[in-house]
Amino acid sequence: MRIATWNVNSVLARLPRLVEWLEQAAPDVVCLQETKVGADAFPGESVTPLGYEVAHHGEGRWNGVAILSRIGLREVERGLPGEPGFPDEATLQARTIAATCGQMRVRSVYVPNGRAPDDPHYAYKLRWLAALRAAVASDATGQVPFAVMGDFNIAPTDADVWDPAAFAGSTHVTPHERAELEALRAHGLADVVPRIAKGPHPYTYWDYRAGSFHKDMGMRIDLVYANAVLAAMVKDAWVDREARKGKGPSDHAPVIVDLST
DNA sequence: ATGCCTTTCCCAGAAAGA
Repeated sequence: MRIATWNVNSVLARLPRLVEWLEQAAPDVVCLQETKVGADAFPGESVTPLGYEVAHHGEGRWNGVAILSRIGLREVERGLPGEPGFPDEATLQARTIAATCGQMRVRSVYVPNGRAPDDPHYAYKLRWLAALRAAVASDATGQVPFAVMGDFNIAPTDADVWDPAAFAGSTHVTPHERAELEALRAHGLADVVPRIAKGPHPYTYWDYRAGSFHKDMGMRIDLVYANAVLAAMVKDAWVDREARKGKGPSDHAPVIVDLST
């Protein structure tokens, strides 16, 4: 069994690369983020020939999350109970979707960026993470294999950014954000850290500019958080850096996890 | 990097991303 997560930075712009990657990596379940298409505009006809069913939660220009599965897809849940909105409480953004695929429960998340620690978007990010934590609490301690995975927009430790000094005073590394991740782990979720393929750290994101990927100026912000049952099934985990190379890549690389059974 | 790319809106340049 192979599961994966990938922030594609527009499913339409990435469609040829996505199809090629699905054919080569052949994951059974994939969580996607930043589809950037409306609720009914996911190009499902491009992935159904590969055997995937699609559940999408989209809003149009920004955000958008999806789950692709070729082992069944049911009990789809969009959003979070008590989910905060932005810029006002009534404006909910498409940032999470959950589904049962085969014997496991999976949740795809695109955590708000935060923009800057003094920006209202940062407070929204923290409130959104609190709502996520409440939503996954029972799955985290349950006996059904469960993983919440996606773009968390938080680097768990200083080792997860290429230069901690460059992020002083920025989002993604603040104690409050990291405390939210720690709280998720305290609920019974384990950080499935990918093995290192190149350089000292398993980064998953590199800025498009300034040759960041070539210089391995990256961050590990795409995470797989697994409950105990699923964590015990993990055989291997790695970052598919090949998907970040070549023409027209996303700025994120997929994280792939192989499970026993 | 106070945005040096990229994508979306849609045809010009703003907004957003991390």
